[in-house]
Amino acid sequence: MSTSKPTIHDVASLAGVSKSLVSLALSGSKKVSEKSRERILAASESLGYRRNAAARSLAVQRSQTMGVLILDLHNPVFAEILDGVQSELRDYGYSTMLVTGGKDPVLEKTEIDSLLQFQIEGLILISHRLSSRELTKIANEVPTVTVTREDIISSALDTVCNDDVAGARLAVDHLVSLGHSKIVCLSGGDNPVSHSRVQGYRLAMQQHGKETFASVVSGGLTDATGYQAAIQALSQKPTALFVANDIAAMGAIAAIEEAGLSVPADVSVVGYDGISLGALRSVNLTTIAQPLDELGRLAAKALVQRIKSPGSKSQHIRVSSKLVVRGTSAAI
Amino acid sequence: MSTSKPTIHDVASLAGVSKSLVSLALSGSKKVSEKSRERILAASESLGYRRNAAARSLAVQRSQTMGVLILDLHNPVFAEILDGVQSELRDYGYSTMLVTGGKDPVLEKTEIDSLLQFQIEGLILISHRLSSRELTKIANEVPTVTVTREDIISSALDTVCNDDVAGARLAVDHLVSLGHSKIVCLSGGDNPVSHSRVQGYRLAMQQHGKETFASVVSGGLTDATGYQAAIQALSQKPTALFVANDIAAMGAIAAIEEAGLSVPADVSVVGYDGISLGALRSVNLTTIAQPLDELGRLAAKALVQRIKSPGSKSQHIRVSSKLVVRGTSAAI
DNA sequence: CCCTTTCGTTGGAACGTTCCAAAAGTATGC
DNA sequence: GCATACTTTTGGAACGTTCCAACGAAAGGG
Repeated sequence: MSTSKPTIHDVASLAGVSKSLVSLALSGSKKVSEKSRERILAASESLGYRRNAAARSLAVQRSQTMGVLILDLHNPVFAEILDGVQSELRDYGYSTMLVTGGKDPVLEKTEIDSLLQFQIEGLILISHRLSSRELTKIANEVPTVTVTREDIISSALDTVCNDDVAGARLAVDHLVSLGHSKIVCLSGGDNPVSHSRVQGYRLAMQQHGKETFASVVSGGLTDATGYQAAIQALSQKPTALFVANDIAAMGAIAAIEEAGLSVPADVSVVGYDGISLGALRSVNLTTIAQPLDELGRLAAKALVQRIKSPGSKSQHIRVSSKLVVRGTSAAI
Repeated sequence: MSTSKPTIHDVASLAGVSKSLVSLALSGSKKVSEKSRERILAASESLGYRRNAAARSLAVQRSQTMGVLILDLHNPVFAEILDGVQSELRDYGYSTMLVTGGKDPVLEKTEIDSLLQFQIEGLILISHRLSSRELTKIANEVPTVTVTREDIISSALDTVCNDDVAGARLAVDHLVSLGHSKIVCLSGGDNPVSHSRVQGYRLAMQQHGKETFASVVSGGLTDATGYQAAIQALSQKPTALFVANDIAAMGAIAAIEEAGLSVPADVSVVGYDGISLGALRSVNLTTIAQPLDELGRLAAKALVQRIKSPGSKSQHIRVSSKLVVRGTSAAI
């Protein structure tokens, strides 16, 4: 760090060639003679030369970088989706710039703004808190894919989601097949994802001819809200709970155990999301697992494709989730 | 997106001024007349103009961006540290570029390389798998701070860590004060962090005159390794376990319960890290909590300071962790 | 031996910004 | 009314790269 960073000129003069030839050699062009290539590579190596991505992106008018906004790093669901996004984008030769909004819509906007200043070529929102207006505005400026939310649909926007209605149905099917009837649903509060899951629950209960037992207690997507909702639900003496997400399900389990009941002997619990946490031995949660990694990969793929052919109409991909039976559900 | 992005020239000609004045106005200089400023802002707004960060960073020779490498997004410890890093850096006016190595040293290197191409001004490694050689090389190229690891010390490098020896001592003190003597330690395997924690355990046992009871079972930092180690440890009939991290502690608890014992009635368990997961009602883990957010903030601060005065000698900050008593530890 | 082709190489322009020196405009003092 | 000072504005250079048109050299064909 004593002197300033070496540039392509430094490499050129050390190798005794022009900067243009260095540029050619470094990008692997075959028009460069073997002799020159070797000298250039050696010079570049010995100087510790690194391409300046800013200058490059200015010259080629492409940043080779995608922006990713993640709603909240603490919720493992999002982190697991991110993994899929990143590894797929890497394969396509894109770098990733990640920001968090920390659940704050205002911060979210300024962070996206900063991404746009970096001339990102595309944007992936792993959930978000933006209004429909803001989202459309952003999507008109840069190719955008939202993961996890399919409520805001715009022609400028691709979406990747799991089928929440079908997923909820799987949960109910499973519990019914174990002999349960008094299955109470703990909703995830007032948000589009939770609504679909509740709807799936109702539909399934109906199909099994158990609509008289159907009962929804309103909760939330956190440990604490799951706990509270479970306490309320227990007064109805259910034999099983279907909870809107895994984290809330963990809260619910705590409430059940504190009430002196045991899971799954007295009450079965099925969650939703399939976070890797649920696979831990001490949690061991039966759940409807979204293919989180795949969700991320699909989002990345959709984005890349959309960039390649900007005219194509927007995709709305829906993948199916599957039941993973673990230790919190059992026959009645 | 129909036409290409507006540049500063477009704004200038719409406002009827020179590009230089636009640049001045946009950076909030007070040498711009009120009239011009208004016209420029209006023009910029109506065109949806955004500064090109690449061009800017080329011109000012500063990227205003820091790079962050995170070992593994799935481990909540790192995500929580990251949060501190990001919010602190934001306050200093830096953007953050985040990459993951996915625990793979080779990938880690290429990802850091890509960060360096973006002319990041500093680098924060939230744990890593680099060799001492590689790390020093990188640190010589760009100001670097490592969080969580203090084993590799170089004059080019700042480090931010918690005091693992003292933390482990807190755990033992707590268990002893509850009347425990047969306290077995489940190590976190062969890594510097785990070594310090085991060492702290031994020291504390000695100080309490319980060295005859001291026993270390080698485990790891994952759920599965914690589970395995606990099974082994149980053959020694301990009344308490001190486990090298929270995740492994959760595995250990599962093993204890499967053995027909109950936590904390039969065996107390204390973990290490203080991940927010441990606060969930169904986990409710007694642990030695590192100030994760603060760790991140301190790393960011150290990095900024180091950039401001590049000559100053390297800092090695160590913060203390504290005991958080929850439901997995009880009197004998 | 000259004309064409091919290969390897080169200088200069361009990308969008900031910064500087200097120009233009406006106010102040005598 | 003119020199002086101060405020506002401007064109051009610079940042490090890529791309293009054009160049010289070597090779091949007649």
